[in-house]
Amino acid sequence: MKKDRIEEIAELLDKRGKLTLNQLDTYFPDVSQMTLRRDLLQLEQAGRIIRVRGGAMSVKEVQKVSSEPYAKKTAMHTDEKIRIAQKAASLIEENCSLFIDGGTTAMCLAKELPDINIHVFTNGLAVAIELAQKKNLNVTMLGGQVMKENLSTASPVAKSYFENTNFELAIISASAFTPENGFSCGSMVEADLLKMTRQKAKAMYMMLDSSKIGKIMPHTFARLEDIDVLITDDEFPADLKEEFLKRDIVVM
Amino acid sequence: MKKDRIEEIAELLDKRGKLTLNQLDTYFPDVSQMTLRRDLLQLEQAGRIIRVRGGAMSVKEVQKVSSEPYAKKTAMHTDEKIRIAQKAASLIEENCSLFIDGGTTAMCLAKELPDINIHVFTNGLAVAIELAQKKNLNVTMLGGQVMKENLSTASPVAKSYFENTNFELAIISASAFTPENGFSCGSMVEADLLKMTRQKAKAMYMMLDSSKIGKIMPHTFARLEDIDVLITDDEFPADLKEEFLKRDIVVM
DNA sequence: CTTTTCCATGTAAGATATTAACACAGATGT
DNA sequence: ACATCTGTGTTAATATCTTACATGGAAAAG
Repeated sequence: MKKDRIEEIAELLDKRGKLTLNQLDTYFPDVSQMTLRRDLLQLEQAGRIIRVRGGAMSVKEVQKVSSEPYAKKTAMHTDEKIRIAQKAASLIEENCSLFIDGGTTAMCLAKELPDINIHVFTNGLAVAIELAQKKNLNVTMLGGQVMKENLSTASPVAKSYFENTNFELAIISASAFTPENGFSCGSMVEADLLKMTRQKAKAMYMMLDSSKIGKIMPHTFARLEDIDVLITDDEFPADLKEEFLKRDIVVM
Repeated sequence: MKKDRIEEIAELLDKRGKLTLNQLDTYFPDVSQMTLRRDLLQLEQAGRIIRVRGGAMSVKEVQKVSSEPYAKKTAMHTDEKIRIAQKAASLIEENCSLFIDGGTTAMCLAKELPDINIHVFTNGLAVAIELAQKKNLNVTMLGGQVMKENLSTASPVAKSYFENTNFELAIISASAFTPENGFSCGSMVEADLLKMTRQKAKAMYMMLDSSKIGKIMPHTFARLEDIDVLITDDEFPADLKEEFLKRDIVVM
């Protein structure tokens, strides 16, 4: 039957990542290449695979491809970010309600989050889309003017949102940190939003990869003592770590 | 220089999603196809693009496609949608302020919109991201709970947004239409939002591809006489067209 | 200042993959 | 039993891709 075969092809491709027509042909010796081609065409139109010269590849495979070698050029320090995100994700429990910002570290976190029953608020467009893939997870997007650099929203209006929303936990990342200037970012409205987040949330976890240390951005939104947990990588300077521990902030 | 060209190709692909070699050739008339091929090969090895028969596509584009439930809709009736979107885009003038919904037709419109100084409000995540690519255009995302089926937001809270915002024009699309039941969609909160949009906007343009005609969805958000312009395709039934014209609605 | 080497590029032939066009058989509905 | 449709196969025509080799100019070596 046609449907079954198409389904089987899709599964094969998901497993193998990529297949040539000849490989497919050996899997399905009882139909012609032309038929397989037509099947692939259908799968492509359904958005499930990408046809490439010689065969096809699964969309999932493409996503893998995109995350690894590409990462190094576009977004730097991705490996650290992923590890930080994994640590952060491990802290999240079912049935909680949390805020995640819209930065790239937050995006990594979104990918690492388990598909369990939690409610997530975010101001990141890409983060929201990523989270929308998860069936058990509930996402609320904060509205506002879209900042093109980082695909996040922020606007004074966004504040009105917070009036009726509650979350226990805010997990955010900063663009820059120094002990003197605290955690800072480049946009005032964003800083505003994050400050408000701090007030709303019972606890605040900060994701900070060590490349951000020593940098200063125009708008500080939290000081060292405002956070409850600092999630960072192994390069994090020991003396700085002391500063956090002194204030009873968990560093991991 | 080679590097620059490769970079340029990558950017082009990110914007256009997909390009054939011939298209690339017209963009870079001073190098041979073979060179462009080699460039694409390099980009592929860097994981930034996927080479497909005839050309290449950006990894980002693929990731969009992979938003699966969304992808299925995206794939359907695309040609009509693009043509409708082009018509709609041609109606938009500089310095105006408009609302676009989050549906797939709206997504096509987002792609067709010229990069001029306009302000767009939307409740579609993908639409917002698409529009954020344009430098001169201003985007505001409406917040709310994210509906996973169509990557749009809608929630009673969203209404509060509208209190301080103004736009002249709303260009929206319906999931279903019959003369008796008007324009309808599947979600109550979404219908609510669109009704409110109607009140806020001076004019409402409706994009409706003919495949939607005769279908009924649970929640009507506008009746035939509520709209000012109907943008549709060539398959639109003549008798129905009469109904609109009778009410002084422009049909195009 | 020359010579060498290397790299980006161009050309064209040959290999490969894809589409298009037509044909056929079995299923489905009238 | 007839028409129709859908899935399939076959082949030729077309389009695309790769390979191999040639060229020219810039950087490196002499």
